[in-house]
Amino acid sequence: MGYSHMDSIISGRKPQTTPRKIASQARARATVDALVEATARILVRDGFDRASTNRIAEAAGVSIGSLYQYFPSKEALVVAVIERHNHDLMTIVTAAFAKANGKPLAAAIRLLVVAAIDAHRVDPELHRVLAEQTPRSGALANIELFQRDAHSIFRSYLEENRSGIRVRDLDLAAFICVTSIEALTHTAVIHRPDILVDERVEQLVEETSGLIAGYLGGADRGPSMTV
Amino acid sequence: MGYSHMDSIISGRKPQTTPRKIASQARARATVDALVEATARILVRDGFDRASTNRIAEAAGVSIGSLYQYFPSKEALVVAVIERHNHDLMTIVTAAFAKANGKPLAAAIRLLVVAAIDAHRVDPELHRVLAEQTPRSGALANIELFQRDAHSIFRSYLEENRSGIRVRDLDLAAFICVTSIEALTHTAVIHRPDILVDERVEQLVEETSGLIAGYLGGADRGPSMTV
Amino acid sequence: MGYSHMDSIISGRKPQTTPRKIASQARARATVDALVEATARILVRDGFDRASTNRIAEAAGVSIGSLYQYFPSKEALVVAVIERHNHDLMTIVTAAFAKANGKPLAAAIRLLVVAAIDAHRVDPELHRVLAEQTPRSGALANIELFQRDAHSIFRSYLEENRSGIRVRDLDLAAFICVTSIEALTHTAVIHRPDILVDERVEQLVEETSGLIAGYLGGADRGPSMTV
Amino acid sequence: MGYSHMDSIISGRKPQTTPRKIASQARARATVDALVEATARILVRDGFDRASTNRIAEAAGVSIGSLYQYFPSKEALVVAVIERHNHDLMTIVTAAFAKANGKPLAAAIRLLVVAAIDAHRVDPELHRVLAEQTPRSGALANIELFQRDAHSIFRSYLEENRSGIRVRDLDLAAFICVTSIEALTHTAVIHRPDILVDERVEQLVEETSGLIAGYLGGADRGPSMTV
DNA sequence: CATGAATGAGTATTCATTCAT
DNA sequence: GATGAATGAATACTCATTCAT
Repeated sequence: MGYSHMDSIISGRKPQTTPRKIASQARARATVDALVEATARILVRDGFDRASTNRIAEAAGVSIGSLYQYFPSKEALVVAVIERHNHDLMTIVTAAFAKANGKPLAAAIRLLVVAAIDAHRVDPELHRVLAEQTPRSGALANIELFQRDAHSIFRSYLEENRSGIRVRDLDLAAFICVTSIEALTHTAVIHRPDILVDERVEQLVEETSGLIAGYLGGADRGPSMTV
Repeated sequence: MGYSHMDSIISGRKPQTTPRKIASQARARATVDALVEATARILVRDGFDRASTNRIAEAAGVSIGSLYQYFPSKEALVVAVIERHNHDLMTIVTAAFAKANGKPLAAAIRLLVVAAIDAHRVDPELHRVLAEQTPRSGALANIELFQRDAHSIFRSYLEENRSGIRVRDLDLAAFICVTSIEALTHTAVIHRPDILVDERVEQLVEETSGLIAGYLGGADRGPSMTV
Repeated sequence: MGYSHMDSIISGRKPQTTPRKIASQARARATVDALVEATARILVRDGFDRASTNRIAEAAGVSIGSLYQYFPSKEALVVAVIERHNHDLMTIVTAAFAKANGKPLAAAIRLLVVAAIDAHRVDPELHRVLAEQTPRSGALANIELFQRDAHSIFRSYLEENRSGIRVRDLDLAAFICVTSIEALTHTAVIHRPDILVDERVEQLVEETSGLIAGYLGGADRGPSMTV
Repeated sequence: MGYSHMDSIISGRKPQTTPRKIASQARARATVDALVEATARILVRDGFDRASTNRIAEAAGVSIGSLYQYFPSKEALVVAVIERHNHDLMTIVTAAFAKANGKPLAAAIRLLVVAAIDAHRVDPELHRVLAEQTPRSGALANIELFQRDAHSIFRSYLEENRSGIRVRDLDLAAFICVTSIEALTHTAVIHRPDILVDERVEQLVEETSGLIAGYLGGADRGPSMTV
């Protein structure tokens, strides 16, 4: 845990116990952290296109040579940022699921919606850049990884709470719910700051929760989709 | 008609993305069309980052000089593609709204959801590139314009059909509906081709329509969001 | 006279007397004038580097094709501007020489110095661009032509007024006088606007005239300077 | 000494013409020197307009990337050449002033005139390109800096030798003298090679010195400019 | 291990000039 | 003659990446 997403990056180094190695490991980790942090900061400040590796190295107080010692490419740097950001989001979301478990459907959904909004508020500027300016291809598709993770967690939740749920195709249901919640909270945070003003946030939460809860447990939508 | 998407191009709106010359002669108009089409093709084939103006000119069978005779920047070219694409989508969506008018809520929603899927299927590869790889900033933010347009049309629809609708804040309702429908159809088309296989498409339409119809006209969600 | 420098440009057309030809000749002349004037204007407004032939044609209200009908190259346009400007300067300078003839040396010199300042004030912005931004090479060296012309006129003057003059090598003397007067008035107009304020102009004229008159007719420059 | 002309380069003075990096390592310094030297050489060989950054880099035996590592623009390169050239000229001129101090006026002036000619002969081809082909604007105006420097040094000289001088307005006098000497030597070197042939050089020195000495100390030009 | 000097393919864009209509 | 669409060589400049020290 902690920086588990980093393991794969520094991988190649075998765990040694000699003090000196530990010391240098700590130093390496600090360098890596500084680079990831600098990348995030530059990404927000300058945008993806103007975020050059040289600029990132400079902002991290590290030489360009060292940057390439730890990250094989610019893409790897951005992937690390994405992974860290996803990790942060997942922390919030999984906590919400834990808290939701056992609660009645409506209350549970509500918790998840609030968590979704909270998650999007963690570092909205970074989130926006990652979502809007970072070309998604190859390894960079990872932003979608969050969605996949969220999807499978949500599906598990549905399975465990099958009783209160009317929908049969749990996979499709998870898709519908996760996609909607994500889109609504994302769009609100990124494009509709007016909706997030104190009083209105509550309204957004109510409506979104209503949308999902109505869909999942909708009292009388009849046998099969009697819309 | 015909090149009506060009209207917005010809009308001088934004400083750096406004075409330089109005293509009055037939030859010039052909050149402009070839450039926009080539841009779309290259965007799909090579991705946004590798779509250089030289490559686009070459693909259009036009000299780089001619490209800059009509488009002051690479961005202007992409804006033209976006506008053309948005125009194509809006054609489908507005037609659906026209057809939906007067119909009962459930049927109307269904029409709109089907239209949303159809719209996303117009040129999915281009849509994906525009959505995922094209940095949204400055004039390029126009991709969101489609959402705004869709939002206001939907809001009008809600006003005219207030009777069957339970929700009070029409603006928020429009936001919820448009955002959800867009996200669900978009994500399905872009990331879940498995969902779009013949039999399952029908299911997606049902579920999505149910989500929205349940939200808007939901029989008994109680006085105020008694979820 | 008038636009005699233009003859060489329109050359190739034989003088015809048929009204229609006269009419079209007049039109051609108007076009040529418009182009030369537009070039001067653009040169001042945008500087030499940003003065493109297309911009010049546009400013002249003439198509780029027509521009090349009358001027074989961008350089030819600038040469025409230089020639016109030189012509304007020479008009002032020759008038001054005419007026100076017969006057005593001191008074004559004074007239010439005043004329030099007046000449530099004809179109100082254009003069500056021509002097500072226009690369002098090939046909563009013509700016120096003015100096040559001035030199030979001045030499003639010295010959006709040999009596009051102490200097023997008239050629060298002409060089010294013309170069000094030109440099002093030019530099003052271009770089020292503070010197040209009303009261100080008079002082500049006095000092410059004194410099030249002292040199040419200097009573007793003593042994060491006895050239 | 050695690279003292670099001082002004290293000190960050103007926004766009200031070098990017301080060349600390020996290799880097060699690169910077090679670039400045190559720029001068290319300027002379090809002229300002045809001196492209790629050509300069090639001539310096350095990659275009390295060029931009040290100089943020083509202009910066030319500014460096100008500064180096000015430095070279000032070395000669200040030495002459040092030698002139204490000497009687006529002899002192003579030394300065000779120094002016020498200075113009340092690298006449470069001097010509800098003076004639290099557009003077923005940071490139620095060529005039030399004149300013020369002006203030000369003014100081006049102050210290007030006794032998008839002129009252020292500022104006310095302007007259510096401008004349500069113009005469410059024009002779650049446009009148015939004047600089052995025997005639002496004559040019005499006449120029006479012009200036007569002006400054002219025996009897009466109380105030009785010309 | 760290440094930072060096690289060079690649990019967007301009502009003098030509020539079919 | 006039037009203006088309050309394409040329330019300044960036940036991910390598490698000698």
